[in-house]
Amino acid sequence: MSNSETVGLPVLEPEGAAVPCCPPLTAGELSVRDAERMAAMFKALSDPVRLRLFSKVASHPGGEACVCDIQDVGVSQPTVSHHLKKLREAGLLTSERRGTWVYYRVAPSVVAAMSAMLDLPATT
Amino acid sequence: MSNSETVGLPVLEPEGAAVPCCPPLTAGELSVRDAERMAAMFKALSDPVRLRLFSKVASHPGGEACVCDIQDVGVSQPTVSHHLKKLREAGLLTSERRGTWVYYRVAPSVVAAMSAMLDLPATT
DNA sequence: GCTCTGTATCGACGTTTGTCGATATCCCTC
DNA sequence: GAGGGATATCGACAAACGTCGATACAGAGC
Repeated sequence: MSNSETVGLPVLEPEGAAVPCCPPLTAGELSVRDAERMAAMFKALSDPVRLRLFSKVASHPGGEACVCDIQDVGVSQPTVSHHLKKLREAGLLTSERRGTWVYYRVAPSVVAAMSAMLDLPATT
Repeated sequence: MSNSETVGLPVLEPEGAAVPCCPPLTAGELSVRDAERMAAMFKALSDPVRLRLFSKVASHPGGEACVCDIQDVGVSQPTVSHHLKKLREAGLLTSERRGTWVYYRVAPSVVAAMSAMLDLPATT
């Protein structure tokens, strides 16, 4: 394979593309397609290790973190890499290699997208 | 078993107790415990069928819905029941039997708890 | 009482997930 | 270009998950 399986979306967006989701959760019955998209986002955050990795990136000074800064979450290095890949594929993180290191940051508009799901006026 | 496995919390709360979560996702590194709690909530919403069931309940007039009103999501009746149980155990829905029917509603403060995770001023 | 309808539980199944060790790839430095 | 550190991929395995049909339980009405 290669890259390109962002939430199973059509192969339009490279990888860490802005999250395309979704109507508010409480606004009405979700369509099957929207439910699948939202479920994919939630699934990406449904693992404790991924949640900690995400929060480490999100709270890191400068808005980005090297893998080496965040990989102390109690699992092996391949597992950390695996989880970061899942977060990337879900469109929640983006990655960029700079020299020896790879830096991750929260994908733009992710929090806004999630708050929209929860039917809150995005206060940003 | 019986009931009582709300997110794996101590057996304090009956079942649909208010969600005890959690610090904002972007505020700092999550503790292991908080990550587990949040992950359990997200996991409950990480299935398309559960998401549709949840949104059907959330958007139903009167704030509650009979199982019979929402069970048309393309899976068998036992599966619907199974998913509703998961949502109950996660503290996202509460249920009440009235005569022949069982009514589900969104657990109080769930949306507020989730918005708190996303670090948004809960505008409710 | 019996029967019918609505909901929950049980047991089984195939699939997906999280994890690891081994190994490959990238790129810097010497 | 050889060596070495940082990430990613591969292959395997156990555990968890979503689904189903069969069945049990609960309440309403006869």
